[in-house]
Amino acid sequence: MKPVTLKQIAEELNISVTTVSKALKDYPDVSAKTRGRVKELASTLNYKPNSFAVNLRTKESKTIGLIIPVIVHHFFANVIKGILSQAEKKGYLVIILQSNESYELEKKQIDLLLRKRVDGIIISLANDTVNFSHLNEVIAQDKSLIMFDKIAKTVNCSKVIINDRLAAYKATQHLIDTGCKRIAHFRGSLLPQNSIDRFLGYRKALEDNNIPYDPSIVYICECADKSFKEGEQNAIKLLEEHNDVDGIFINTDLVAIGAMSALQNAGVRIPEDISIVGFSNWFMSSVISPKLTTIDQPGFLMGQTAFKQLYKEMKTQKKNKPVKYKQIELGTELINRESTR
Amino acid sequence: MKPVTLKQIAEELNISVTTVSKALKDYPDVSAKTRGRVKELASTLNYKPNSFAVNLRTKESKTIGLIIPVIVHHFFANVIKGILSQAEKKGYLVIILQSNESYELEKKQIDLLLRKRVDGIIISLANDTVNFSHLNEVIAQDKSLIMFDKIAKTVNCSKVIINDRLAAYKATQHLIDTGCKRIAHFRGSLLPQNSIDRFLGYRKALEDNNIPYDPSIVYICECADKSFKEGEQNAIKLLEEHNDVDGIFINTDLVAIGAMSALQNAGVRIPEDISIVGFSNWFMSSVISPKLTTIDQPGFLMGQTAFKQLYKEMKTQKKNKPVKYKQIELGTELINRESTR
DNA sequence: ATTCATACCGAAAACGTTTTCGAAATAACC
DNA sequence: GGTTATTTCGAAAACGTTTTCGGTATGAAT
Repeated sequence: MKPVTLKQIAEELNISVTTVSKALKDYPDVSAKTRGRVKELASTLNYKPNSFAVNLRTKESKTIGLIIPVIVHHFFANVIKGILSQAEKKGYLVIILQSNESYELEKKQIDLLLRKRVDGIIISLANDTVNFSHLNEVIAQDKSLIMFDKIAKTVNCSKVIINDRLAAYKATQHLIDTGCKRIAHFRGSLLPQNSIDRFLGYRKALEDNNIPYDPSIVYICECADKSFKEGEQNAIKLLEEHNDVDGIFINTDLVAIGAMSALQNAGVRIPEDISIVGFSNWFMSSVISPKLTTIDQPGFLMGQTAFKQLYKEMKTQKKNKPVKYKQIELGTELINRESTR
Repeated sequence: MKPVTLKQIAEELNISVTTVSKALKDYPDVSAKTRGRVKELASTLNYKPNSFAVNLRTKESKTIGLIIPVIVHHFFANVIKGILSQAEKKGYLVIILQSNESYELEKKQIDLLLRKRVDGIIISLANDTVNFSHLNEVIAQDKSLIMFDKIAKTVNCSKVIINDRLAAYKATQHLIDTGCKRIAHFRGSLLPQNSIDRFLGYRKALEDNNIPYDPSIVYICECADKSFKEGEQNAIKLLEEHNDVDGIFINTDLVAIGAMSALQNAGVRIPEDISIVGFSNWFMSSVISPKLTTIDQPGFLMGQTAFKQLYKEMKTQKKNKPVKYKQIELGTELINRESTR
């Protein structure tokens, strides 16, 4: 009933706990014979080292924490998959928490992970996170920290992102190249860096093509749980306020799909009357009609990359060597489908 | 730099470690005065109990494991969300692993969690899991175990599921009620219980309506990563082999969407020529055209329920009381949309 | 026979808590 | 003042491992 311990194996074999421990870990100073006996008995008794004790002794748990704004989300789910795939290879377990886009929750969860003494943390920030002291505390405690996608520029740690500005530029340029003259933008919340960068890319593309920037055709959506609805509502509003718009670059696919739905219901033809470009390349975007032109955001790769970087930093941290923080930028690609001309 | 310990607080205050520990946990045998002093110093020093030591002492980690076949999946992502929401309320952390529908991986991951000495495990089985000894080991080690969705009937533990048989019956009956005379079925793999049950519900509905069951119009798909493709391929095959079919009940939405896409490309009108009912109610199903009629599978609720049951069992287990296993059945609902007449 | 090297083993401390149990100090009572 | 309750505290053991350091024992070399 009770789990087997080193002590029990030692007593059974009439040797010391020390020797048993060493035998199991292939120390050179234990004879082949006793090593064999120990390993055999350990396996027949189905011995599993008590990780609580190991953690206490070694001061590490081979566990990391992951905080994500939302789980039910194509991109983030892919990130998780990427992280898990790499973590598994390196023998790490992952504790996942969902911040629900709430700064307060995020703060609590960081504290939870710190109390749990995870070896490192990977995080994508909540939309309304403005204060970063909780993140700095992670760093102050000498824990490795990686931020991805929704990052804070001022926090001193490694980041893995895409070039949101460039991607948005490409998206907008594509609208222009395919004949759009008056292009609206449905942007994300005001705080997140990537939402800002995408907006900036949009504006830069207009500028470079001598198209006047008009703030009245930039709409904001929070992109929380009700993204689809926000897309619908913004589209309806846009139709009422600016019937001359012939292209929209939209911050995320889900909002774009909502917008498309509302536009189609209103008799607007896509892409003939209005072209649409989304962002993220959710699977869904390839099966709706018309298929959505969008920017592919490499979630799986981003997850893998984030863990790899974390792993590297945890290792150098352990050797008390100085770690240098990197900002890793992953490439994006415009997926040209049917919602643009 | 080094984390603060009870010992440090004790020395600073010239009292014993025992008293510090007790003060922080509001033991009655420490005076209000010292309790105050301890708590104050602890908070200014930002003391966080070393969970490794606590775990070792108390033999529990307030952490559970969750094994899921696939993460990038609307239903499972919702389950995760449900589990996390409940776990948070009870102060539990969740380690998530993805079995990738592989029995071998699932076995390894169970072992990992057991070594990690999580307090309990929630699992949805991989498609090709036939041997259940790894699950029985969990039970043998007196750890609480809950299975959901893809369960094994013979394993002696609590389960939370939907009535797949009834849901499939309702779906098929709906096709019959709306005028379908010859109804095909795209089923899941042969092993998983829910795939079997859905098939059984389909057959029973035919039987009750005096429609002959024809195994040649039952197609199998593995429903792993390439579900969409499987749907397309099966649909094309069906068109070639049986052009008299006027309705299909499909094991999961993603396959259904693939099938719809292929059918539409082949000039088949939905629902005029062929009606389709899916299963799960992915969000996607409500935004494609025509909108998919499907069975709503309550993922979030299922996750919540699974954790609640696990929590109950962990508590009674801890008191060395006998736990009685329950099979909890959650209701489902037919969502009538546009892919049926 | 003495020295030295090598191979093998174990005692003990440490990691940071929790909890039992007894001791000391104070208060309360006759 | 002596006895008994009550309050407050601390010593010590325990949880199961890892690792350092020294100690035998054996064999080889002189």
